[in-house]
Amino acid sequence: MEDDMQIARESATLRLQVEDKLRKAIATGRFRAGERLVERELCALLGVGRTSVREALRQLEAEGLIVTIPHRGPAVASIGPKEARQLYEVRALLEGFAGRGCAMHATPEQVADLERAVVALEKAAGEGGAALIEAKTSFYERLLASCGNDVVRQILTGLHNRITLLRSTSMQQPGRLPRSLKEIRLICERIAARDAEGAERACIEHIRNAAEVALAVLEKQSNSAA
Amino acid sequence: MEDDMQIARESATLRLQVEDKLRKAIATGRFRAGERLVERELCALLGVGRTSVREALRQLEAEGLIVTIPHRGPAVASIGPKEARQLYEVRALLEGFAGRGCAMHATPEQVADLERAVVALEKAAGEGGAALIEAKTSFYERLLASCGNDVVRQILTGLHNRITLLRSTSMQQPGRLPRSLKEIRLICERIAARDAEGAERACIEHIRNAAEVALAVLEKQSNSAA
DNA sequence: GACGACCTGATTGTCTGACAGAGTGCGGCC
DNA sequence: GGCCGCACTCTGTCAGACAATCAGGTCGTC
Repeated sequence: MEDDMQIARESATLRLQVEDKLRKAIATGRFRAGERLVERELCALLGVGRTSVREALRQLEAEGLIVTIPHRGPAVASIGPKEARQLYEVRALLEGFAGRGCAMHATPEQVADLERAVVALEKAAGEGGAALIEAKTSFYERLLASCGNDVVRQILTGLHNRITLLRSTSMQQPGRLPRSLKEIRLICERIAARDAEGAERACIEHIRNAAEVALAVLEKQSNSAA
Repeated sequence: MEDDMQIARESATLRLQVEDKLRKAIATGRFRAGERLVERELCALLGVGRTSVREALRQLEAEGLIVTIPHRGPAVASIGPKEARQLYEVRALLEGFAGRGCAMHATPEQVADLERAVVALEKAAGEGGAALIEAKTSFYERLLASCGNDVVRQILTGLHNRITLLRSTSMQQPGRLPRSLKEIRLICERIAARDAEGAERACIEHIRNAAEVALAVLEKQSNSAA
């Protein structure tokens, strides 16, 4: 479909780089949920002017990663149990759709790519940490790229970013990882088998299970905090 | 649940007002799809500085209403047949979910509100134009507010805005309005009857039908243009 | 006359400096 | 001890400036 002639276009604009840096800083927990982000500190930290920082913050705000209270400035968004439940609900719905779309529209090369990503993920599972996260991201990127619907891809990417906010609080539960991997493999299998129904169900089930674990932890935290 | 003590908080920040003005200008066709938006012109037009305009544009960009090409500036997004189909697909999925949620979670007052909105909509149908659009918007606002999931509400609001971009090209088809109204009434009915399945089906069916009409027009235009 | 190099104007991307106004927290007054 | 007011901190917004980049036209060469 798309020729691979696209040039890197690496450092597009400064603003985009700032966005990326901030997104990653939030994703990795460099900034904690609820923490305030003071413009000047960010300027100093990143070595750019207020213009770029402010515009990047607007973008992140639109993505739901930060919240801005007028005249008090932005802070990293924090997700309560209620919103988390809603996020997972929508995610299950859309990811089921994406899985179904993959099973129906993915090209053979895309399926092969997806399988490679799963293998890489299983390998990264032993190492944990950043490698695991990266492998998981890579898997989802391929899944979404192959589902045949860019709108879904865009929305789900945003949802993933927001759900990542939960990671700082509800870290991987001990027993969850092996089951999670098995579920992911099942998704990949059903897609490869061109089983749309099965792929959809597998995706939904995967998210349901993940949600269950995450929400349990979150609920407990929220109660103990209150 | 929420006390009705919230003050108007009308003119929050200048930036938000600019956002709103631009959004409306795009929705009403004041700016055509594909038209370039030059910063200084907007500044002059709105009587504000570049800061506010640029940050508002970032927001609209994140919402998908405009596209920005580096060093060439923003332009009103234009939707092709392919993207339109994707938008409608996702919309059907989410709106079905919202309808189901409404049937399950809406309070009796919310249902009554919804019914009032439908009546208003049916009345506005005769007048057409801005009144009709407003009534439709009002109906959807209530539907989404009652579905019990703010994430869905937020995403669907964005999708509606983007789909509005199509209105400038594919105006209401002549015969469509009466059927559309009937479908909407059915949605409301199923919700009032607490029939989750039925409400979901009605919503999906409604969007499917709307999509069919819109896509047909769009396809034709796209072909004749090529 | 066609093609490519160069120049020019228009616009964006970004920084700096400035200033009013909204919140926040502290110290004094009742 | 509680309330009021004041100083301080940030944000929101503007104006001006400048380099980088894009689009289009001009000119020179083959």
